[in-house]
Amino acid sequence: MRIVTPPEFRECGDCPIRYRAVCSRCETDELAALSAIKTYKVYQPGETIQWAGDAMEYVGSVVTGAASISETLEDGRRQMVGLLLPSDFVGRPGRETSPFDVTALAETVMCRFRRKPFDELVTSTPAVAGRLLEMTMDELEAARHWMLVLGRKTAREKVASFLAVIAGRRSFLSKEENRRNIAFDLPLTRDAIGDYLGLTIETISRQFSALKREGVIELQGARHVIVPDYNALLAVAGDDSEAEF
Amino acid sequence: MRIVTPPEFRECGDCPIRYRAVCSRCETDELAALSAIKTYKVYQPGETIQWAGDAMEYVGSVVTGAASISETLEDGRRQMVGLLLPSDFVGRPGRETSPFDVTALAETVMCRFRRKPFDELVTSTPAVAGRLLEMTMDELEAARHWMLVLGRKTAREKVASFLAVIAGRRSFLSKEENRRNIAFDLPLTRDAIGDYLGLTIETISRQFSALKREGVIELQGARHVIVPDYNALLAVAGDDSEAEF
DNA sequence: CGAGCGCTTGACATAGGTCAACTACTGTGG
DNA sequence: CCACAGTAGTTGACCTATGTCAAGCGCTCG
Repeated sequence: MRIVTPPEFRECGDCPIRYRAVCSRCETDELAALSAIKTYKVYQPGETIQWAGDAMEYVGSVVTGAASISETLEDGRRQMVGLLLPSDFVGRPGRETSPFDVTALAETVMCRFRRKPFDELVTSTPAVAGRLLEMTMDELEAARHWMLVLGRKTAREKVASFLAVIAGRRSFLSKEENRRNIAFDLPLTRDAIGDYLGLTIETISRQFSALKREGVIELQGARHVIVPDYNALLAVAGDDSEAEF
Repeated sequence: MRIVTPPEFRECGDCPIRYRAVCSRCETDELAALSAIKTYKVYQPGETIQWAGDAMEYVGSVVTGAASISETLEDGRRQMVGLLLPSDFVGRPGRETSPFDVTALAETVMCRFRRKPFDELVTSTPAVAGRLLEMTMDELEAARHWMLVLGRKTAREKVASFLAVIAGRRSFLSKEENRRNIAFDLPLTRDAIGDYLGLTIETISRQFSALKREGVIELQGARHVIVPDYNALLAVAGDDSEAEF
């Protein structure tokens, strides 16, 4: 049994995602309006944040942790259609229900807004609406990029692409020296990675082993990864090296 | 050599997409502002509307025809990441370049706005910004749905899903009687369908033949399709029948 | 009539899925 | 402190869906 982490940031001023989330363009008074309808909630790994089809009481931002957006076929085949990391927004204003399941992958803190008052804020506050449009367009672009991965890449390229995404969210990669020896813990099980990439856990496992054997990655246990050379990883992923930034 | 169709709709009042496009919420004066920066252009099948990486001079709406948004790997593997049909919006306000190629699939009429003045209109006109946010969210949802198709469906299910999307854009399917004998011409070659579904033309062809053999579809030539029973098609696609509407 | 393109069909190859056994942790109770 | 049960991951042997390669069909255009 894990201990629930109490959120240490009641105040937006201390918030780790203050300058990347929906609220990033808000001034003091707009922030106050948002604060008035916000609450924090902690989710445990595996816990459902939102069921597809259920009424959506809240929208909000991932503050820490990781969550998945996914869709499942009747026979159980599942595809992750979005990976939510800190500052990402969950939920669609102006909609009663979500078409996708949202699930915590790791222990995750959400900054939640009650949906109805938030809807009104979106229409009345250009700072929120504008940022939301920008974030939605970013996500659409990321989703489309991911469609290339799902539709056309080999298992090997898929796994390398996945590792590149995770490594990329940790490091400022614009500087060449930051592209060496990137180390991180995977926030996903092999199962979740399989759902993300449209592959089975066995294939994931084999590709990890192959990449390790070839020195593209180093593994310490199943979850801790070191990428000695980010550019080499991108090459394996089949990406046009600089396309992402 | 085909004859260039002259656009018969200089006036927004006659426009076939007046109530679905970015301008759908605009009043007379806002419409006038849009009209001031709009021009029409006709693209021939195969013609490029926007190259990935090139400066984006225009954004705009598909009025008639069909176009693809796609991304290509260095070795030529291509994935269509968006299918643009009448009323769909092309381009991202606030961005200098597009990360994707946009190509006409059939003869296509675009209603184009010069990008910079359009950018300003987006920030100053809530009717445009709001509609754009809604359309972007719809596209994000569609892109995510498509990720399930690409990542987890079989070739058979993919082809059926594709046909369901095309058939669905023609017919108002909320009425049961409209779900019988839907007939249409495919606006895509087998090659383009392959790029859309992440499959080869041979696999597409085999699946078309199989669906025909089983009576799920009828074919007259390679392009004209009749769907005798839309619900049966959805069943083959593996879709939770009513999920889409 | 012939060339060319879009499409179909067949024979065969292979990437990745399936099934099954095994390893390595992690936490629990005696 | 050990035994063990349960969960996550790895590896191997084999199978199958889809890709590859090749031949041929049937339009349309010249």
